[in-house]
Amino acid sequence: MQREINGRPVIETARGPVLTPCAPGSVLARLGDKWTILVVSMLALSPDTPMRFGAIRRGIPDISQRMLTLTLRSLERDGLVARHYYPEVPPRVEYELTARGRSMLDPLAAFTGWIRDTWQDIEASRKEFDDVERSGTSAN
Amino acid sequence: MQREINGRPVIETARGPVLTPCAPGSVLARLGDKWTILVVSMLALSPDTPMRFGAIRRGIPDISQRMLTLTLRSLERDGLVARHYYPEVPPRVEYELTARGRSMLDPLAAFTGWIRDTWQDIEASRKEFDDVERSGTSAN
DNA sequence: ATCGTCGGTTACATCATCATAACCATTGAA
DNA sequence: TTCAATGGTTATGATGATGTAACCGACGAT
Repeated sequence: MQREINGRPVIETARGPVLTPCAPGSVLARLGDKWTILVVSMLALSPDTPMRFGAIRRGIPDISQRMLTLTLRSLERDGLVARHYYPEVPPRVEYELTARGRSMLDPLAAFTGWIRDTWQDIEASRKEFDDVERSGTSAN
Repeated sequence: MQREINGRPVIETARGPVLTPCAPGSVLARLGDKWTILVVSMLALSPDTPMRFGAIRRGIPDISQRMLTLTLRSLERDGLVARHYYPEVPPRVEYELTARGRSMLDPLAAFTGWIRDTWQDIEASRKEFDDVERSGTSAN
């Protein structure tokens, strides 16, 4: 039976364990970009009813139309978001989380919950680290 | 009482909910980069004993010395990894997860577990999406 | 005398991400 | 007739992330 960690098979060798660099990283990379979590969060606000493009846009201040389009397209590509186009005038486009997208919410919340709880400590560590770096550069 | 989702406060307005774009995204962005999860996974293999730079490096094929250094430095900056330097010759440097880093493992595993379970479906969706895009461009 | 080990740093090129802004088609309203 | 609303696309730059390669210093082994 093979050991596994974070979805990655571990190979035991004489010189130590070796991780198989495997695909799940590309999912984390997608969700780790600048806007994806915000967009998913907006859609998670109304898991049962679709949401119009403009409503999502208004819910995320500072996101540009282009980046929202790209982000939604990526999520759609991964099958996490469904797009419904109604060729009215003016056109109406609605988005909603798919079943797969909704299945992500709980595990995601487990992780973002940890981030929320730990965030202030991480911020403090960053500040301290940067301060030491700055003073250390001249003091060394 | 304020609604919250994925660690982000939600403001209710007449035109719909608005998400406060808040800092936790920067943690996800850090973990979502190309190497961080792999490095954390390596260190999680031996949560109790530190690991040498070279051992981590050998455990992650294809990571360059530079990127491993940068990734470990980032994790150290966030207080997730501790660095121990022994000025011997040749020098010895050991890394280990801090308590904070270890506290991340369970929530992270919840999420990467979902990725592992869903990965094949996501891959399939991507392929299908890209195929439709390619044929659709000419067929439209 | 030269090489290899270890854990880096530095310089440079390349590539992806993101921001900004202009443009598009359609229709109804001012 | 000009304008706004909707949901985009396209062009252009800037910034950031990553890859590649060379170099470092101390020492032990060859």
